[in-house]
This record gives sequence, C-alpha cells and structure tokens, in this order.
Amino acid sequence: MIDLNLLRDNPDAVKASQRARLADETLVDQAVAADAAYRKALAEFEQQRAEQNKSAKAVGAASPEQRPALLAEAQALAAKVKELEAAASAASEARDQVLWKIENVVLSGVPTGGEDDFELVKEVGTKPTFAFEPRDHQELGEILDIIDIPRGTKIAGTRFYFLKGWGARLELAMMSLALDQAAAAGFTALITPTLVRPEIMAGTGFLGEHADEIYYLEKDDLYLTGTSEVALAGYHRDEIVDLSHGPLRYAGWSTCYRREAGSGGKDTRGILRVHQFNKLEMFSYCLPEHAEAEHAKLLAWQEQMLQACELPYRVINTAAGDLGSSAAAKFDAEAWVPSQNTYRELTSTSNCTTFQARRLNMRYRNEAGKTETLATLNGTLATTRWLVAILENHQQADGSVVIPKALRPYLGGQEVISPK
RNA sequence: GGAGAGCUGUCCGAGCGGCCGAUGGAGCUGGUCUUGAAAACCAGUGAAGUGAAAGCUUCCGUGGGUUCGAAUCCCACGCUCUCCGCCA
Repeated sequence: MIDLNLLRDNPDAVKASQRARLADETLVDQAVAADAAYRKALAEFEQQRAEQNKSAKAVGAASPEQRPALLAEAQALAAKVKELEAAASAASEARDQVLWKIENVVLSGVPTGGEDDFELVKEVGTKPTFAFEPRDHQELGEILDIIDIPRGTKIAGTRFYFLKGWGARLELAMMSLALDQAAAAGFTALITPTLVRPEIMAGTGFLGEHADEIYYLEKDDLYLTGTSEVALAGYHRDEIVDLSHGPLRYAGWSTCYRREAGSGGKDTRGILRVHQFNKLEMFSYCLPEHAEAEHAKLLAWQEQMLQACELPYRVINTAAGDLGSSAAAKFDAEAWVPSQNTYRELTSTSNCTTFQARRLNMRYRNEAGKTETLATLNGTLATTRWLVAILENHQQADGSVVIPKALRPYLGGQEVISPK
C-alpha cells in the first residue's frame, strides 16, 4: 500500500509513477476522492458515537425516574450510530479497494517502459568459447546422469524432475555456499513454512498479480508459496521491530512451487522453468532512508555469489512497467546460457520501500520513540536454476563439467563430474 | 479426529454489563540517595485513526451478535496447552 500522506499531499507524483509503470493513472483521483469520502463518513460516525457514549453514561448514572426518557433517547442514537458506522466502514473498504490497486511509487532512476526497456547496468565475466558444439543442460544432465526428467514427469507430470547423484549434491553444495556467504554477511538463516494462510498470501501481494501462479489446497485453505519471500515478509507481520542495531537480515531457504500457468510451451526443455525448485532468498528489514543503500548491498552479495560460481552475467535495471506491484526498483542478474546464446535471469532483487510493510503492518521505533513504517527488500541468492548456468558454462568437450572451485569443499573436494 | 483448559499491554497477571485503555507486579526510562554501583523511594512508560489544536473515536486472539452501554453475555473461527486416538 502506498503512503496515504503522499497521496494526499502530492497525488501528481503517484500519477507519474502509475504512468511510468504503464498502469492505470485514473486510480489516483479515485483514491483521493474515496479517501475524502471516508474521512467525512468517519468524522460523522465518530461525532455521533461520542454523543452515544455520553448518552449511555447518562443512562447508567440516572435515577430510576429519569431513566425511561434517557433510554428512549439513547436507543434512537444507537440506531443512528449503527447506520453511520456501517457507512464509515463501507467507505473505508471502498477506499482500501482503490488504494490497494495502486502500485508502489517507482524510484527515480528506474527506466520508463516495459519489459524490453531495461537499462543495462554492467556485464561481468567472460563468456566461454567452445571448440565444440556446446550441449544444453538437459543433455548434460542425461550424459552425467544427474538430472532425470523422464522419471520426474512419470511420477508428477511435466516440469518435474529428479536431481540425482552429483546433481543433487551440487544443488546442496550451492545452497550451503550461499548460506555460508549470507551468514558471513550477517544474515540469520531461516527454513520457512511453504504453506501459508490466505491473509499472508494476500498481505504479501501475491494473490493479486500472481493468483494463477499459485497452488492452493482447498481442503485446508492453505497456499503453497512460490518463494520464501512470502514467509520472510510475513515473519514480522503486525510487529514493531527494533532496528536501532541495524537492519534485520534473514536468509530463507525453501522449496518453491509455481503452477507456471500461461507459460505453456515456453522453456519446456530441462529445468529452466519448473513447478518445484529450491531457493535461498535474502530478505532485509531496514530504515526507509537506508533502503536504497541496502538494495545496492543485496545486489553486491548476489554478484559475489555469481562470481563464486564463476558465471558470466549481466545486471539490468528493470523498467517500471516490468516491476512487481510492491517493488519501487528492481535489479536482475542474468547469467549467460551458452545453449541459448543469451542471458537468463538467475537473481532478482527488489526494493519494496515501505509498500509491503504498510500492508503487513510492520513498524520500527525512531529515535524520538515514535513508530514508523519500515522498508523491506528481497533478493535471490541461489536457486535450482543456477545449475543450468553452472553446467553449461563449465562443460567440456567430452560432456564432463568442471565444478567451480568455491563449491568443491562442499562436494568432498570433487573437481569434475564426468559421464559414466 | 475426539475431550478439556486457556488467549488481557514488553512480560507475568487481576478484572462485578456502566466508575475499565484497563488493578497489581516485573521490566524499561528518568530522578532522589550514594565516591560509584546495588538496594530503597518517587515519577513516567501501549497502539491506530481523525483533527490546525484541544480533543474525539477505535483496539482486551479474530469476526459477528445481544444491549442504551461489552474485556465481561451469546455464536463462529483461529491459535496455544493437556489427555485420548491416528501416524510415511
């Protein structure tokens, strides 16, 4: 949810943001009007309620003789207040409905436009050159017997797979490396629930834009999360947290579930786009004024991890139209995928400023002791998809794959995965 | 799945339908005392909305209801604990 004060004081700024996102600009005027209507209704209700409270007190204090007359008056007031209360709550709901549709106000520096209007921030590393025709990760997975897709689909359908042998160990090694790196940077490790209640899913904003993407267990009224961000954002819901010793940083590991509705036919080969994968996600709670600096740090940690895996990558500054509704700015790191001769997203880091925290009612106490809404940020540190880039970039002519040095300690010193 | 007990502020804990945003204690903050500390004593110490402000309104797990008036009575749900059952 956007800042109400900003909406009241500077609706034009909100409009400009909606425009940059290619989103509905008229929502802003609707919200301003709904807000004014709500405040009017609230004032009327509260004024009458004050009357009623006085009247009810008078009834209590009245002598038996006075009581009947006062009671009649109080009853009339009660009926009126009930109406006004209903009106005020309807106005509040109407306001919220519009308000919740308005997306986070984009930061300056975010490129305007859609998916293709990103700004290239940097390219890092050297793309590998092969003296042979490079194989794609699915083929490598088969040759090395580390990714078993036929059996995955046999037991669960398309977009499911087994990681096997060194493949399974490679993923765990990568997660361990990422977790160690995160811990060294001051993150607290969390293994999170992957089933959450509706209000958490809604609060984190995923029921809106991603509703079709989400698995839902009707019998239990629970949602399977597509990222541990949901649990990490919900972790401090309704809390006033202490940020006086710096940001709260969590590294959440979880399995992620995505229906991938609407992406039929896209990325059908291999494990680039699957229904179930694992992810280590960084999540920060910090002061609003530190959010942009924290965002840069998250990106730096992601780059550190990409470099540890010896992957060539580029960083892009996502355009406003391609931002999630909670994000005010987003950087993606994309690794080079030789078989596709292009970069593919491996990480994403979003600065949600106070937008997400306002929805989830998460605050901190400032130096004066007043509560204020905090800022939240998130960023990927490792996912199953990274295996695609690791396998393809480090492959050799015979189909073997050289394991990045940083991962070897987690694999008993193994240096190469070779075909059987 | 069944039976029972409970849910009140940072924590513990009291609370008769009106005098309860809420007694008491701990903690925390400030002060007195002290060379300093501890102890003792004194004072302060929830949040949200609205309003220029005074103020007003709301919040006792959540949502409904009864009532002129609900922390208190009724209903539903959530959660915690105990016992029984079941269990990859």
